[in-house]
Amino acid sequence: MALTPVEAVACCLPLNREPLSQEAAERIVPMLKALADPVRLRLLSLVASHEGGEACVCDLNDAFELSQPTISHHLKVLHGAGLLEREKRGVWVYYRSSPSAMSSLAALISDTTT
Amino acid sequence: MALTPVEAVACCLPLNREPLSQEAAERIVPMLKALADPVRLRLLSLVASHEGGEACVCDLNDAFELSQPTISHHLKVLHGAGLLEREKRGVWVYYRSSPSAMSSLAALISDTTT
DNA sequence: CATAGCCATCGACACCTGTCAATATCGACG
DNA sequence: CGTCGATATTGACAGGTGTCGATGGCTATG
Repeated sequence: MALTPVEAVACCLPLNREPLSQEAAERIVPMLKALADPVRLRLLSLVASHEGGEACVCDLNDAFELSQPTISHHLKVLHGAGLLEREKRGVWVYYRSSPSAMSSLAALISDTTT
Repeated sequence: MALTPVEAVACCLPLNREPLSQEAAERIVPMLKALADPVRLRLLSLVASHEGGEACVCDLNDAFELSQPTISHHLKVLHGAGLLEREKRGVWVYYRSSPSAMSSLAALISDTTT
């Protein structure tokens, strides 16, 4: 136990290789839930496509017509799922995308029959 | 408009190439929402890993300790998201996985910086 | 036509989730 | 130390979602 979501995904075979166990599914789902919201998907894309793969919260707030607590909440969900890393520098907080998390997820979903 | 979820995903650049627009995000999210449930993730894995990439509903019902309407509901969600195709053969209904949908999603998520 | 079996739909309920306003925390700077 | 600005947390609320029992539609078979 105490596996991070990313670790839970990284050790799984692709979906079409063998039936996923209930335990594995429940460990993986938090990452997919984190992605399954339009605001969070855009936040992740904003950070991942930003210069250096990181972005300041202040910039992210300005990109949406949503309250600051709402953006903070979504960033927390993405961070909790292991999709974003967090670093505080002075007064500002920077979020950085996690390529390993993304590629693990992609490997889980990707087709392996070809 | 009237794009299927799969078409909406297939024409998108990877998340880390450029910020996702709100419209694109909202079109993609239904597929991710469909995946973001442990029962549906296992259902998809069961079908995708099954011989021939298809499985009968009767087999899927037996794999879970859930009511038949609940499984039917989850299959409908996966079908609506374009992740499963549906075919009725006589009394039985078969669901088949959609490799193109899966690989489109994987391409969206996968890292392209390496 | 009657029955039986497979699957879908409906209606109801408890629970989860996205959002906001208000407030707290924390670091920088006079 | 007091203030200000950047983020996070809390509490509350509306709407969404997973589950079930009951029921309906369809198809094969007597």
